[in-house]
Amino acid sequence: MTDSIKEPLKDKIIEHIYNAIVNEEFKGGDQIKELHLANSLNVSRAPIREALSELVSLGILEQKTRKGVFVKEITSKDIFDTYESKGILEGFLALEFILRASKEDFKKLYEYVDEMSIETSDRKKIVKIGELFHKTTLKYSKNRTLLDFLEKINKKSQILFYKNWAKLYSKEEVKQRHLKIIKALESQSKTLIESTIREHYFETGTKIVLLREVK
Amino acid sequence: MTDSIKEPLKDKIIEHIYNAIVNEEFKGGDQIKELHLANSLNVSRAPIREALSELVSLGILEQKTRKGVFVKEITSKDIFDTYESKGILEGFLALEFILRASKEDFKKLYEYVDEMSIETSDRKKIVKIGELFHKTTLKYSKNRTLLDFLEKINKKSQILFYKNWAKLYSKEEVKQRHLKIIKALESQSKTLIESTIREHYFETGTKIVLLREVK
DNA sequence: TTATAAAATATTGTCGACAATTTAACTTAA
DNA sequence: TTAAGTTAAATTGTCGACAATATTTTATAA
Repeated sequence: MTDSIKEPLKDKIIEHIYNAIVNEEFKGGDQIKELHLANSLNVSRAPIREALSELVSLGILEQKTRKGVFVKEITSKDIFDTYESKGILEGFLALEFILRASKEDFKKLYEYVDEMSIETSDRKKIVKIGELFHKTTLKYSKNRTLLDFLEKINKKSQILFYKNWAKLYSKEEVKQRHLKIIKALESQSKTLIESTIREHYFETGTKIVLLREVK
Repeated sequence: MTDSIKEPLKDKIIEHIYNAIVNEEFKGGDQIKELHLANSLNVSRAPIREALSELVSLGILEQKTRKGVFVKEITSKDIFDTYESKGILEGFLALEFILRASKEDFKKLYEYVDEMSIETSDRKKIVKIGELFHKTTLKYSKNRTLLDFLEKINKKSQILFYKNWAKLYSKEEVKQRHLKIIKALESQSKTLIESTIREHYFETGTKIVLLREVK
């Protein structure tokens, strides 16, 4: 692990565990043993424990008292629930957008949608633009409680479901899906906005689950 | 602190801090110093740190790197947001109820409402019954992500806003407010259910904030 | 051989100490 | 007296060791 000054060890350890999970060095059900990690990273158990408990609170790991910390098994239900939750939260939070959005905000949304579908965009870039799109729809939201929670969910799903994002939708589909959200926002109808955004994520959750079941 | 075997120290410490906050021995903005707590509870800093970081993740305390852990200042906005969030979550989660609820479930809801308004019930009991009421409306909800989050919010608001619950509503008002929710559930209309439950909490949040501003 | 009990090992929980950093107290200069 | 700089104290971050518990291995008996 590279060490720079100032940043607490805990945070670097968290990063390390993230990567280990993404790279499937740690798999669902695996126990993460403090001393092993400590030795392999050349640190003591103290910052390891801090990192672990933070990841437990994020819902990525699971603590069993006096047994240890384990990588959570991800069920299809978990995935579905996660996307459903994103839909509920973003659907509501985006309502602030219609109260405050400027012409420029909408213009930006259309720009993002265009970028999603241009030939040269690779998957990774499209994901990135998607994030910007959704962040824009939330830019006027002020409910810290819900925003923080949404952030946690996003972090978690980024880590756990990253692999699935690969070929869920074609470029054209991505474009259409997001255009639909813009149309809903333009309609100014609260119920339409909420249901559209919910549907947006519901569809993705369902798709990922299906993909998994097949495999 | 009373010590019994088996339970990790961390949990007892958390309990202790809860109480200290409720009893206003710790006030918003106060720094909680590890060594002080450790000494006064006759334990080492290790379990103290674990307890603190858990309360940080609950959102009750706030960590500033290398500065310390502080009791969060609660603003009116926080209170409002918390109740708004409860409304959003419960409003959605309760939708499962109408798909699966039996006659007995509804009967139970009516019973709770009755208990709320009988002469002998004191404030504390009414709060307790209120919890049972809401728990019942969620009994068929299965989205772990949202349920866990709601639980966190409830825990937090119990600790932080407990004092406010005293005289927000008269017994009759409490009854009417919950009857309204039952009626919404009976209507089977999803939009009505969600908006009613949202309104239910929105009203409470607004009231608490008003009460605060006056004082 | 298999099942059970005992011993040995591994792992988490807790502790006290030191290091790094921040905060408070003190000094000195204007 | 006040402001800035310096020193001392307090506080968090990290460490290695021991205690308590859980797991694995070994030994024993049927």
